[in-house]
Amino acid sequence: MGRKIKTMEEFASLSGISRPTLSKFFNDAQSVKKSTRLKIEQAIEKYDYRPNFYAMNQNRRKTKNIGLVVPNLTDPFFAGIARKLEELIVLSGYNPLLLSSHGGPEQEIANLDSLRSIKPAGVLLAPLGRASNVQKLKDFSALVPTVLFDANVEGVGEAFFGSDNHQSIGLMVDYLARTGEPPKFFEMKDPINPNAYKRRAAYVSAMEKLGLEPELLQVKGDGWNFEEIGFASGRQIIQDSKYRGATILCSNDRLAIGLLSAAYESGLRVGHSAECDLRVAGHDDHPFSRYTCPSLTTIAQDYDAIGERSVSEMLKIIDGANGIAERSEELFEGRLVMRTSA
Amino acid sequence: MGRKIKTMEEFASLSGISRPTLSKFFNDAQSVKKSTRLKIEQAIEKYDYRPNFYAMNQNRRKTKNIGLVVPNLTDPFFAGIARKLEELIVLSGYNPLLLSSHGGPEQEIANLDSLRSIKPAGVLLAPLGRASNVQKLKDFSALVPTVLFDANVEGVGEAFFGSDNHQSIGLMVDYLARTGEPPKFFEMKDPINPNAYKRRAAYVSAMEKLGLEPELLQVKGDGWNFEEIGFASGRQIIQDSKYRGATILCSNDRLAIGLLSAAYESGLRVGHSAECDLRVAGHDDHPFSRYTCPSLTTIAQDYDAIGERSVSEMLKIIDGANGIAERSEELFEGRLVMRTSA
DNA sequence: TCTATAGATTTACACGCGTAAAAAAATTAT
DNA sequence: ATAATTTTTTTACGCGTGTAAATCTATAGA
Repeated sequence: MGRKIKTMEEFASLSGISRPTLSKFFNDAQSVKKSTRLKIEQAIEKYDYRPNFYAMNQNRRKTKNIGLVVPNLTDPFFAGIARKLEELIVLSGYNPLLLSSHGGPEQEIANLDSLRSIKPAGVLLAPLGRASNVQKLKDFSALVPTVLFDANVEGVGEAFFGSDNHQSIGLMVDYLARTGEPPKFFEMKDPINPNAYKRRAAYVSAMEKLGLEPELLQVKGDGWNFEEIGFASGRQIIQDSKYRGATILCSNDRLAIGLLSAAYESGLRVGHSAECDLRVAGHDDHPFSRYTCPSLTTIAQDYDAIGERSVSEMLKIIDGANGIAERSEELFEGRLVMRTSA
Repeated sequence: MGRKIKTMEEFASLSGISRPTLSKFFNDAQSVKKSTRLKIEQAIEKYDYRPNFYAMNQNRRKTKNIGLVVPNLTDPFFAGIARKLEELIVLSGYNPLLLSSHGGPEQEIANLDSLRSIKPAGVLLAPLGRASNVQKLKDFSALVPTVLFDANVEGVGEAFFGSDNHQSIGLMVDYLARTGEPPKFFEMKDPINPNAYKRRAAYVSAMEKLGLEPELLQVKGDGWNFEEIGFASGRQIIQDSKYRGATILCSNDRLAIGLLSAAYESGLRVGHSAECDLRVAGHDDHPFSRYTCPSLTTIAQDYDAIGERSVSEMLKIIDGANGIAERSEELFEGRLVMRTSA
């Protein structure tokens, strides 16, 4: 149809709709009468016009952008959650902006910084945890509506949604204790993730509740290369014959994947059947835990629920009368996934 | 200090630098004299000013944004490549915008569409391949400088950089044939990825070159859930006793991961030592291939090189006099990673 | 039919920065 | 020191849209 339309003015005269009405429409299609909405949509189709992104956002009170920051996209767990959240954001008529902190607190701050210049309507943040620069997170969340997910940081953001580690670890400990040797807890000595501390505490309390002696296998290791840590430390632990016949509950699946690899290498048989030398369980239902050898018994986090709740809370805050409601928190239950490793 | 600076005008009067000079600086810090650059940087530090992103990009000839589209962020291989590319883009003073197509051609087009409205200086695209809407890719690349990586689509983009499947598969076939039973090739019947076709052809030609009979194990399966496909099909294949003692080269590591899982389940011993029932090799050096049971012998793609070349070519095109140079292509050699599975 | 009202139009200005051109100042070369 | 060159300043306009206020128009309820 002739040449390309560049401005809304032009589009207005061609479509027979006034520019302010068009502006309203592009801001929120539902805010105009149905008949005009249809007329506009037809015209858009016909002339293939779309407003200039930059001019559009320059003077908007709130943009339609929502930031999405995860600690590490290389971790399939976060890649999965991010995908889910992106989908929900798009469905709500917003524009997701995905950023990964690559495991580093500087990158996390840099991400928030670059988001700030984009003036997002809100930000969904899964913080690094221990490594995070808490003060800067607070400063940020004071400026833009922020909802935390996966990992909590006290005093940051208007809401937090995550997994109920107490429930899920309790469930797993219970299952393991009922079906064989009670579990020892395999974890990093100084975890970066706040969930790890909760899981440790949950393990101890679950064991005590059952009248059993908790035993922590705390291994050294820095960074995000959990599989390697699980592998290297697991190798050492496994050599100790006192762990023959033991049950090992890992703080997360990635550690378990490393541990399973070490066990395989040592020729140990892992599984829940009688002739096995070891039982291993994990937590998170990592996409690959189905294909480990043997397949990994674990806890599936309900991240559909976490995602949906996070996004809906975000929208509520954005639309909201900015009534300084108190910080809301909700934890979702995990589900036991019984496979063959325990 | 005082209150927050909002406009460049204000920042100009406070810093004692004229606004056009500031504008130049923010566009390219190297374009102003060193002494003024330092003065500006100090003032930025002091007043914590940063230009309005939207106003800034509205009238710029070229923005500083570079789009980065990968087929599937859930695949750790692409997550890794994306991370590398992001890093290189930032280092070059540009702003990466990461989008995943989630395995779907509609999403791929939607991604390019939303990138178009951001008027990026260029786009680095790893296309879905067979599933891609080629015409729309062409239309897009006619409007925006586009560099393809990982997978090639003829006639799209100004350059392509990827792996030399011919070399890498040849290398692997050679290795496997020298060290035991020559390999059969395990792959999907109708792969989505163009590399898969090249690998198939490379396998056949490598076998023939050695005077050996190629044998293709083509299994059904759609989508991106390669592990599941490898697992389910692998299970069937393995039951057939004629594959006892065989060597199986998988078209990619994710298929191999599934196959290894199936082999484990069936009690088959996989590995290169004499007492094993099966040898399995992969391709890509997936982050987890180190922790499979047994660890996976595979080919490591040189994606540092692919990434660097892609970004540097992109920059050349962006800066370039737009001289309609011919489409450049370069393939990088893979490296044999010997582990225990073959 | 009249009126109340939601929705559309007209008019006009604002936003914050890019950029061009000419003049002035600072630096470098001769 | 002077001339040539580079860099900065001054001045001024444009970009495409948001938004406000007043006015007009369509729709619905009585």
